[in-house]
Amino acid sequence: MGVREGGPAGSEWAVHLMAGLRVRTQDSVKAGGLSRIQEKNRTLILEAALGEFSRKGFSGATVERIAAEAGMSKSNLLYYFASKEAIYNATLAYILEVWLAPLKTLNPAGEPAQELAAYIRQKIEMSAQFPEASRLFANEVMQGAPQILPILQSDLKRLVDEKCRVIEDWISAGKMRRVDPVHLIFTIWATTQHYADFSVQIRALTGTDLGDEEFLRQTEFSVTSLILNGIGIVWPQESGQSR
Amino acid sequence: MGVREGGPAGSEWAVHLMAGLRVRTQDSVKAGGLSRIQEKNRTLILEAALGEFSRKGFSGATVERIAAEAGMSKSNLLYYFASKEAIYNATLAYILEVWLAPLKTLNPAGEPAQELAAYIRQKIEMSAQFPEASRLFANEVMQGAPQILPILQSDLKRLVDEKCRVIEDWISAGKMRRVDPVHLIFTIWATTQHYADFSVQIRALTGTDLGDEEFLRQTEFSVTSLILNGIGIVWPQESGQSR
DNA sequence: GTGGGATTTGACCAAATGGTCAAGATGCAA
DNA sequence: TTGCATCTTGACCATTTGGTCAAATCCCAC
Repeated sequence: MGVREGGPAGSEWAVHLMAGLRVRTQDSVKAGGLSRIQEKNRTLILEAALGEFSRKGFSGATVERIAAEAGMSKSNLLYYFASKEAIYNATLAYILEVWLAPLKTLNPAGEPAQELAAYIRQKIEMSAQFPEASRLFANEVMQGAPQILPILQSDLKRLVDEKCRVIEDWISAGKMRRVDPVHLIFTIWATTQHYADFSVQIRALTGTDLGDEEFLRQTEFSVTSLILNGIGIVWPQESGQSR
Repeated sequence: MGVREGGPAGSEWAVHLMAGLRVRTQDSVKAGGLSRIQEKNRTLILEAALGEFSRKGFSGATVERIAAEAGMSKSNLLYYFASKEAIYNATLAYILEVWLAPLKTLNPAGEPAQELAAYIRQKIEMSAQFPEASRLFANEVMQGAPQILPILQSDLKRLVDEKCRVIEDWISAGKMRRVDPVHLIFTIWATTQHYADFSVQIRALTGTDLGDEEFLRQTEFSVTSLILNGIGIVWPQESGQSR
């Protein structure tokens, strides 16, 4: 259950995409891949599962509903995945890499203003485009991360440690105010994901959410300027001169 | 289901504390309250339910476990609350007021630096002391707020609108940078609640969480300084002179 | 102490649901 | 076309779980 060791971050998560997959037929093993039908159904299932799990949580989701949304019988779904938990794990793996990817693009050689602004923008755009992924992830972690705790402790920790060092270097170089890097990262995660996870509340209070282009831009600007100003970077970039 | 109208904010939520309560005996009705035993058991149940619902979510929670944790039989629990949903609603009501209370203390007559710092501190302290309440609330909203949507749309919206006006007045008075008040509030909610809701992830990445006094202070400082600097308030308060 | 309402519980029920299985349908290579 | 592996499904099963009910016990005002 869960990958504890890993080579270059990311690559081992792909392994999860196969984990829990029941079908490994002669042909597919021979070819080292999945048949056309397998590929299609696997995607249909994961897509449906993402919706169901993110809407209802693991316990609230039913295999029956996932199967229905994927357009097949429950039995057939269970032909592809050994159990509900297997579907769940595969769904997590399905979204985890793309969900955590943006952080990897933080470029040590770049300027903190550009880099962090880009990171925040990416995160908000992800919240807008994949709110289900955000909610699934939030759900999993809130329940105590029963499935992905090992990944958080190994791969994610490694990644965060690395990026914290990048931020510290920026601080040492006098390019931004002295802040605790890990709290900065948490703040970025919290604010950006909040708009996806709590979209119902956002809608109740503002009348719209990130699905609206106008509100998306507005949120992007507000969050970015608040955080960048918070770490002592002039924002919006009025002139090229910062510090 | 759910109170749509309300007098002075807060008072009407108390009504929920009775909602779903099955027992309304002759004596208690006469006295307008609950008997000693009722009072005790009701509290035991709600306390147990808070733990169970926050840990497992609504669907994952079982009445049996709540009853066990409350030290009584399932039948007896169902003597006090008509259904699982009734327990859930009562639990939400049980925490909702205290959870949302801090925002009410934002004093229009005060200085934004003091007022917002105090608000952020309160919210973080709440996350530290009542992480279960935070998670229960987060869970409910993430599932689409099936139970409390009306409250969000009426009472909470009224409160947020009012406080947004306060912040706008501060901006007009030149006491803080021009920011969208509602996004500022969302940012404060997101960051502070994140430490409770994602504590498992926090622990995986930092080794501690808000349960640790040292980390609590550190978080308080980081979040407060980031946000206050973000809205153009000098922080930490080096001299009495701001602006 | 006693009578009647309040409290408590075990036995029980029905629905929901994850999962199995054998049989049939389909796709495809020779 | 044919044979075999893949794919698909309905019938079925066991367990979990929310909720009911009648009976037993407790509590307390009189």
